[in-house]
Amino acid sequence: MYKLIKNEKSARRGEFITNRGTVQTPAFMNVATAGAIKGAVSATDLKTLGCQVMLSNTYHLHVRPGDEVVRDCGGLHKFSTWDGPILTDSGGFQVFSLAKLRQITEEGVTFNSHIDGRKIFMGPEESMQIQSNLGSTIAMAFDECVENPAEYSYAKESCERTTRWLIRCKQKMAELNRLDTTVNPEQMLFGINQGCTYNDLRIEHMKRIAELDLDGYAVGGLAVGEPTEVMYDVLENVCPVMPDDKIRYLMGVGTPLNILNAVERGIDLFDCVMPSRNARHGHLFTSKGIININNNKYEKDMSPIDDECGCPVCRRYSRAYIRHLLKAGEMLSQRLLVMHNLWFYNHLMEDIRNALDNGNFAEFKREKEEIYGRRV
RNA sequence: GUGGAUGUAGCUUAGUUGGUUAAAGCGCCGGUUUGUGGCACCGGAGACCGUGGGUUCGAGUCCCAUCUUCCACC
Repeated sequence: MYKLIKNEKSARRGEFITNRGTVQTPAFMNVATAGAIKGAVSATDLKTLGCQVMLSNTYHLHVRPGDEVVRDCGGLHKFSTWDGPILTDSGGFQVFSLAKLRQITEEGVTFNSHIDGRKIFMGPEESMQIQSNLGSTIAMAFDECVENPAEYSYAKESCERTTRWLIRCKQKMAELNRLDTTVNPEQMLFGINQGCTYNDLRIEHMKRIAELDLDGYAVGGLAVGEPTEVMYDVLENVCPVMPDDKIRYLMGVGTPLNILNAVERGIDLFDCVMPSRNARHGHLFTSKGIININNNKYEKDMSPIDDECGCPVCRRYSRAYIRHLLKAGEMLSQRLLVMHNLWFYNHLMEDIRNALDNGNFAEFKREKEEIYGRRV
């Protein structure tokens, strides 16, 4: 259930209540694709880093270790030891990212597994069954994420199929939640808006899926090749037709700047691999801008990554040492780098919430926008 | 001392019967990364081919000398 606490123009400060606790929004979900944050960051670390929601992936956990294994181990919460809310992505994005290894029909999608090449069929019912076995707090609808730019005719066709799939998802989820063998019988379902960069398709699709009265709504298929300005334009068109009393999730986005702009337009929830993936490659977010710890200029720099950061890494380790660990291929570098970036993102969201609480989000955004995009 | 190997980018090497701006891996430098097929990907700098002569239209490649390192034998 979503509760709007306060708004500043289109930007929303709210709470999202789940059977695993209340999420203060706007919030950023930390991506743990295979049930763990890449970079040796544990579930207990996530609490320290200010993470509210963990995100895992249906496709990846189905391939390995298998969703039935997770179910038999008591569900993903017990399995991973993360006791806060978990959102599972449906495998829809893999329709996009594994494009070379797939075939789409009305029934669903056939992939070749990226692990061993074997054929895997996934449709709406399969995705719901898997997510039910995982027992996540929130399941995502099985959709097709289309690459931009796309032909109007294909975008429309794909969008309509995603609607038909969503109806099947809703029905299957209701059935599964009624079974007494279900790990989480209160599992929620979010619908996903598609329509590529065509605002008429986006708006029509959003209105249509809003009628289904789901637990939340996501905007998908953005940040997949279109210019940033186009993404903002789509959000400006779609947010006004999203239900006010439901949480709004922008999938896979993004940079700190993207997040500020999306919050301004009315988005409540985000996820992105950027803080973790970039961290593993030495690309760090700081209160002064972006740094690349690989750069030679940090060789003897004994200051922390960010001297204004309160994260456990910045309180103890120097840039010089972390750079050395990264260059030397030490595992500890991955852990320290990822922890810093996740802290940065989670605390950026906290700062955004505070700004909304204080009614000075616009000012906050203007100030941070200048800083967060630049390289230092 | 004698005989035999060796010498090409910071490192390890490839360079065909002599033929245009000498190649690669690693390292170094810089960049990319948006519902994670990602310890990944893209780009860049860097070599008077041990040194000095010679043969040739042309030499990293052939010849001579010299030095380096290594091996074997006295």
